[in-house]
Amino acid sequence: MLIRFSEGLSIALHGLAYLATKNGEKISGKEIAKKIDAAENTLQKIFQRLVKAGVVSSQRGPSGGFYLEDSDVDFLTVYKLLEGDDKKLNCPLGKTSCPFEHCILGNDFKNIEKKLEELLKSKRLSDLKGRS
Amino acid sequence: MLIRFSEGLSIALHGLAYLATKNGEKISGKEIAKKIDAAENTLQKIFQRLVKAGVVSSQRGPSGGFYLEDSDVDFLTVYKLLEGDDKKLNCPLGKTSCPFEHCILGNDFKNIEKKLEELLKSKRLSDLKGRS
DNA sequence: TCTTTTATAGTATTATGGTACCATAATACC
DNA sequence: GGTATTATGGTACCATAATACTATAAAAGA
Ligand code: FES
Ligand code: FES
Repeated sequence: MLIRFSEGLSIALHGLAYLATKNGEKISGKEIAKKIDAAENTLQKIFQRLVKAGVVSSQRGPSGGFYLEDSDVDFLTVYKLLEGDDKKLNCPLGKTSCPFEHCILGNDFKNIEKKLEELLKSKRLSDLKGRS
Repeated sequence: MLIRFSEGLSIALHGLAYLATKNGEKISGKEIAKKIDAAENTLQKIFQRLVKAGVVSSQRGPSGGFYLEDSDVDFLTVYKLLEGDDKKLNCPLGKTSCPFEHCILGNDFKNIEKKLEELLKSKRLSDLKGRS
């Protein structure tokens, strides 16, 4: 694996995917965390952000939990939410300024980047309904 | 940019690329750092690792510095050196275990990953000689 | 009303990568 | 030999992400 996502994004996508298999049922953070083998505390924090962003819904109290209403968000949205956007950068190396006239990774890389973006945009939670 | 490399890898590739344009000339860490706009201390540490790994050569004292001898390493090698290998993982999400039977990112992702690997393997320092 | 279960919120701790600091060793030049 | 310049190495500091802890608010049910 060359491309590695952050722990937070991993938790978000795995957790959301699990919810997607549950068809709107309310699931506690505790159960989600156990199911996807994540740190419970961290998962709660991540899901709070998802709730605020409207990606997932929540209800407190007994038999409460997190659930997907009509939300059918794509993976790219989740990615940007947790990893930030950084539209400014046009190379995985370096920050805003590059010492070279032409990027040493070249256009081949830009194409891969674009492919990945399209892939993440095409994947949606609704694709995962019949999963196990 | 969805794919972002670590600061260390960025420094390594940018620095090596700069050296590659210098055709074997010895360049001090100080100059390299200034040229690629990196923290000097960090660059020294990174280049120490590269020297130990045989990717770059070095000489101490006045008019010493780092230089490329016959080394014509590919980018994938540098990547693995600094970021580690992690052959075990087969998904950018999660660690060794995934709660799902089939990866939620699917084969499309694996293909992108493979493309990136091939790209990094194909890029070599010698490609950069006539650069600016 | 009381108790339990859940999310929410704020803060504290830990781990890690990046950076800085300092002493030492090698080499060149005078 | 002395001095300046460079890499080397160890360690210490800092910022950030990940994780833990503690308290609170909401909802359900008895
Ligand atoms: S922008 Fe510097 S290498 Fe791509
Ligand atoms: S292995 Fe878990 S989502 Fe790919």
